[in-house]
Amino acid sequence: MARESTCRFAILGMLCREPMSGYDLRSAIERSVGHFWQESYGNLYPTLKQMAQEHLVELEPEEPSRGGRVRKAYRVTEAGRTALAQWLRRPVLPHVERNELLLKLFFGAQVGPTDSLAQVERSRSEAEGLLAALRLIDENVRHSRGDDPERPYWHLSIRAGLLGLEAHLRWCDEAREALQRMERTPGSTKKRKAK
Amino acid sequence: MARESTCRFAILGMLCREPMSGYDLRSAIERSVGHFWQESYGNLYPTLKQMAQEHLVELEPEEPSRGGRVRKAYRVTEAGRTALAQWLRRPVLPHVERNELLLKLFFGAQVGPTDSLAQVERSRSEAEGLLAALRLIDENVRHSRGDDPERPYWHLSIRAGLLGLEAHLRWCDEAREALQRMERTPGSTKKRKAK
DNA sequence: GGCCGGATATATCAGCCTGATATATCGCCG
DNA sequence: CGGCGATATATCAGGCTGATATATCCGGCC
Repeated sequence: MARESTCRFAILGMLCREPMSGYDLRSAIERSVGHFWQESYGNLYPTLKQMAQEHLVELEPEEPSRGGRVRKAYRVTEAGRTALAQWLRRPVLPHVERNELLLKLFFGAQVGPTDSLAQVERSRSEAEGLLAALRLIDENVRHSRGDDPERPYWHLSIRAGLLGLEAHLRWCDEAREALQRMERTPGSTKKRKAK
Repeated sequence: MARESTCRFAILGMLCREPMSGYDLRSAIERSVGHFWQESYGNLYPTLKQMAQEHLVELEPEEPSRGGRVRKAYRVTEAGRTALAQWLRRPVLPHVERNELLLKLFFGAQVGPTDSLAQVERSRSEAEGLLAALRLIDENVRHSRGDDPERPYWHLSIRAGLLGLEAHLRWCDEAREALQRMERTPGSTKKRKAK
């Protein structure tokens, strides 16, 4: 009925690089694409089970060296590789991203600009933190991984993050100014006291 | 267990402006905040029912003028207004937005830059369409609604969209160039033929 | 030796949300 | 009067999150 699980393809893409367990998948995803994609265990484990039934992935033969410790490492099958390749070619279908900050601002019109201003400030400092973190990762990638064929792709995704965050910071500054102007000229916003 | 329904607050915010039915809510949301927030009927109707049970909203007394046509118009209660005001003050909790385009690009490293290039081109022209549409809305808002107290908030949300889309376009251009460079120097990407 | 805490590891579930589907009525135009 | 598009509500499969439960391994510390 609804849209196709994207989690399946995140799994396939990661397993193509190296066979892994569900636990490892989560951290590998976090480490490599964590700034624009994350997966929860509650999504990964059931999806892996399903995909194994559909023969898109399969369990690696268990090495008994690890004692009684349970550990299931998965590996892509040829069918899995094909499914991934097809998905990669399929166009990304457009989707309106929900923006909770903007929604709160919009309804803030009914309350007054002061609370909105606080939201914008919070968002701004959060974005600054993310920006600093991304710049650090960028430096890291630039210096290590001299010959990794994935390197230009890392750089592309980091650039997307940087440009997006910089745009957001610029918007925050605009919004701050506009809201401060509105605070000085009370206008027709009705004030509602906090609980 | 999981996070709080944001739909509830979208409903409350909209009903504070004017009492409405579920159907009207959907179009009012689409018209006013549609470029950063949307709600589906499958979400609205059950949520409205719940909220009525919790006395956050209530049915307006039915006017019998409309014949047998079923129509339920909801109105906010005082409790609803309080709940909205509290939500507006609560900080937006940070969330990593999934970006399917970047995911496809990242895994594109295993396939070659040609398909990635196509994805970037598609995304670019989609963004250009959205940008043109937003600019039109911006013009509209600028000229009509001369004294609407909501006007500066409209402008704020439109500016967020514009800056974001412009940043995305700039990224698309960077990405295009990088991928074209990679196409010319085959490097170590393995090619996989389509099905 | 024994104990604790943090990392490793898998599983399950409530609840939010989307997109699809079903159903029925109303007003208008030809 | 028949068809079509807008109005209107409802339901459901299935994706996904965040919380919770459970158990093991390993290293450090007393």
